Amino acid sequence: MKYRIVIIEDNQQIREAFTVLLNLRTDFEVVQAYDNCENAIKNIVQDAPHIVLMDVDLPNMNGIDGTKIIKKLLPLTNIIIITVFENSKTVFDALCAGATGYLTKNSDKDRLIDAIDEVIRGGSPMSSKIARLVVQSFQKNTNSPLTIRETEILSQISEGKSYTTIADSLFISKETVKHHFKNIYIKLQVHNKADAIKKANQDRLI
Amino acid sequence: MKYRIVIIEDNQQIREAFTVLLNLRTDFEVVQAYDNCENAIKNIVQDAPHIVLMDVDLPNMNGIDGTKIIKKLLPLTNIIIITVFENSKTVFDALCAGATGYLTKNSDKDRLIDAIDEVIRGGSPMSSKIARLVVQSFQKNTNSPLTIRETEILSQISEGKSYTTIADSLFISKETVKHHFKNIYIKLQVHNKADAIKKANQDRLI
DNA sequence: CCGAGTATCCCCCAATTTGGGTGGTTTTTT
DNA sequence: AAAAAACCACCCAAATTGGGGGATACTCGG
Repeated sequence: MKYRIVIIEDNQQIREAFTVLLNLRTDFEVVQAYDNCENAIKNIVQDAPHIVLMDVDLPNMNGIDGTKIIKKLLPLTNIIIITVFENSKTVFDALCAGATGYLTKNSDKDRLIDAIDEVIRGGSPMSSKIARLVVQSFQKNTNSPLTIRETEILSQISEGKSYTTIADSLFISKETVKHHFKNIYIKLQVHNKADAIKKANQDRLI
Repeated sequence: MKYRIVIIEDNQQIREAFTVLLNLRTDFEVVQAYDNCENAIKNIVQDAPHIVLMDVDLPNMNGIDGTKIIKKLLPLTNIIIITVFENSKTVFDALCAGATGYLTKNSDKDRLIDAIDEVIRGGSPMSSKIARLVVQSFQKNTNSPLTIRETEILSQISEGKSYTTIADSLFISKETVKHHFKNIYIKLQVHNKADAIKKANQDRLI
């Protein structure tokens, strides 16, 4: 059985190098290589790839938007982003768009092959820095100015709950919740829910 | 220069096997190996490790809570979780607690060495399945019942904003925002903000 | 043992928000 | 041309929010 691979990359040399490299593997088959998303999207359902290698910086439609559309057309296809961009916005946009892996272009040829094998094994290949970025996005500030209770309450307000609902869930009075909010607002130097949640997210308090 | 490593693992055989294995590397030094978190925490500041290998299933305090405390004491120390648990709750709890990497115990010996090297290079080593779990946590439902506008508005309410604030940010009337909410509530079959946000998170709509 | 910090609860009040109903128009997409 | 999406308006009652007071009790470290 051959894994069907589609490449979307506007640099002709890279495109051809990838094609040659991947076709060396008897279990890989590069079914198409496109230099833009628009053409790829027209034919991708016909191509029926298991895996797509996607550049981000493409003429007209970029690889992030392309990823969204392809995932909509072929939800089971795994898309690996291959790009020079290492900034967190691009990374998280790509993952939110549905990318399974994210490699930076400086990686050597073996890394590309490894990444595809990794995807086939059910993994999500990422460059070192990308993996760290992703993991760090889960981590909270170790030096929060808020108490445990205040953090708990702030966390619940961020779920859209009202004072009353929070009070019920914590088995305390609504007045107590209000009181905690007064303190939260003072500590975070804000005057309403929205700003408190914004600041809490910025400072990774919740 | 030697990287100082602390091991926290209650199984004596594994603990000793790790110690021997890591000490084979001239640039690694296992400074201590503990069988529980409590003792580790007492001495960890003295040990001043660059890297901690942490089990999850420990007597008394578990490895997740141990990770939180150690990260509080030594924010720069990188903690690699090594466990049999692959369920998503444990994984995300560990990452939120401040773990830098997450390996499953079936991995072979080379994988452990690789993981430490990966951490030193600034990466976040993860087993295949774990990486996929983590990446999937960013991905949205490709088949949302909501329109773009409705999704945008729901997303803003989840940031704690009021109808008025949302209206201003989108340059539309407050009445229009209300109208969209009516449709959102019908589509999601809920009757208030909190339930809408809950359902949106469950179904990965935002 | 004292004081700071935390957590709990209560009252007052005014402005805002919310969710439900009704009814539309205009623009975009198919 | 029909359907879907986005837009706007008015009514209303209940709930929520944020600000101000003030009170009691527990815990932890110096």
